[in-house]
Amino acid sequence: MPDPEPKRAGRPRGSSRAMLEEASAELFLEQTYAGTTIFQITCRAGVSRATFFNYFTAKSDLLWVDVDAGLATLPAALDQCAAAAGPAEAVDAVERALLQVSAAFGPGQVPWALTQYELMGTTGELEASALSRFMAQVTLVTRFVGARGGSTDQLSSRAFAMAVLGAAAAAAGVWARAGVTRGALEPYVGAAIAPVCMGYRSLHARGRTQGRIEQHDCDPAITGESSEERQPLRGGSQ
Amino acid sequence: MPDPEPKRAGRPRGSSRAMLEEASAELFLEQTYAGTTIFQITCRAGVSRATFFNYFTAKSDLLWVDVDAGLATLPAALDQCAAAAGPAEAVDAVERALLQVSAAFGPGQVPWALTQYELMGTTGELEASALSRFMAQVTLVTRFVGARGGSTDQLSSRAFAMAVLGAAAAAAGVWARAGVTRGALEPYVGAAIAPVCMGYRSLHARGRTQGRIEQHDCDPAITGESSEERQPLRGGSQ
DNA sequence: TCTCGTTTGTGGACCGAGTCCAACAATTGC
DNA sequence: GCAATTGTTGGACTCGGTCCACAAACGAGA
Repeated sequence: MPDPEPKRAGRPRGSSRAMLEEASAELFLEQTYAGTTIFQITCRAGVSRATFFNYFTAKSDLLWVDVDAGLATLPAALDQCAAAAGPAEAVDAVERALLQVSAAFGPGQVPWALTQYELMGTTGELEASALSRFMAQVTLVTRFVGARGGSTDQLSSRAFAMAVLGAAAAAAGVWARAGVTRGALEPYVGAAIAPVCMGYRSLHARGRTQGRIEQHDCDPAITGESSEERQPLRGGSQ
Repeated sequence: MPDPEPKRAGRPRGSSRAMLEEASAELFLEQTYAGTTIFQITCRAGVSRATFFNYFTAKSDLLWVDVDAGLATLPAALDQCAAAAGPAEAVDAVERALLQVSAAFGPGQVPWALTQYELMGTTGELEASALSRFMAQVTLVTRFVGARGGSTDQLSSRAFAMAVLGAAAAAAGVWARAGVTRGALEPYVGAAIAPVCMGYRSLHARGRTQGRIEQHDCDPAITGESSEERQPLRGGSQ
């Protein structure tokens, strides 16, 4: 039933991620993600409801299985560009890495998260799981670019990361909704991120003169956070 | 207690959003957002727990009160640029509108959502509420730009919207974490979105030649969605 | 004054995702 | 057979959120 494992003490697993994924895929087709409870998934897989959480952190993880696998290749794709030394080269590297990752998605591999999006309404689960994944990539790209900027310009690193990944995400959304004639994902991503990369490449190519001016404006903000100011300032109230 | 209202049939309200906001602000300061239950908030405001939902859709709405108020001004700010006729002018208009909206946030007005972010861990509530708000602005900007592109190029409209709003959001995050010397939000947003706007302005200035090539690549995708292909393709499984 | 229609509040039942844990089950190695 | 290890289970619980029967409060009209 589950994958054979090397012999070692302890009870063997009676289930697997793949089994739960398969059960959930059937149920999502039959009755959508939102119409499917964890109890139903585990019943179909023949395990208890509590066992689900031995395999997945949350129900919404089921929406992102292929995306997570794809995104897991992004660090390695960036590492192939480890030789990128300056900020403009880093922008190039990110562009190439994103294209490489998106090349793994053919027309028939639309992730559940994208197909279920409009069926789900505003349950919040998809949004929460989407943004946490998105921000993990933002952190990755921000670090990659920041490490090659030779500066403390966290603002532009982070802004670039969010902009380029946002554009890529927009491309994925348009691609998913495009229907049978959609083709591969990569051209969509390429078209979407090109202007962003051009903008930031150009920013860095203008180089030290204007870049320094911008940092001067923001420098008081970047020098560090003050813990006492971190306490809320009735920011949510009048 | 609550605001006086014009006479009309029906029971008067015994509470208000402002009362609940105030109660919640006190509790968030004392014990964080995550450490505060709706029951505690309503007890402090002197109403029943179920009444909370007569005033707020969700607990997380409390995190976004000022942001929602600020974002509510974005449509009007865009409308002031109604004369923007072409796509490059639309990019300018979006840039100006975002700067205008961000100008409303001084150094002492950091929204709860941004101050509570790192205290909250990965509960999902903040992410869900953040992304739903973000996507509402994406839709707004996409429509604004798309209506001035004179084209059906949904990909570049949407990619621009997500990129520029992503960059703006990154700026807000850096600003929030910057501490007492942060100053106003607007310069951060300005620095963050300038390269994005430049990239897309340049894309449109190159105009019909290259723009058409890109659309040709994506055209099969854009011509419309096929309902039958909208059904999931085991995208979340192997 | 009484009745009716309307609006708002309440308590409680319920749902589902997610957490936690004691008890039990299954396996290996000695 | 026993100890150690790992996995499963059922059930109790939390909390955000939904729903509803009933009650409270009001203005308008008879």
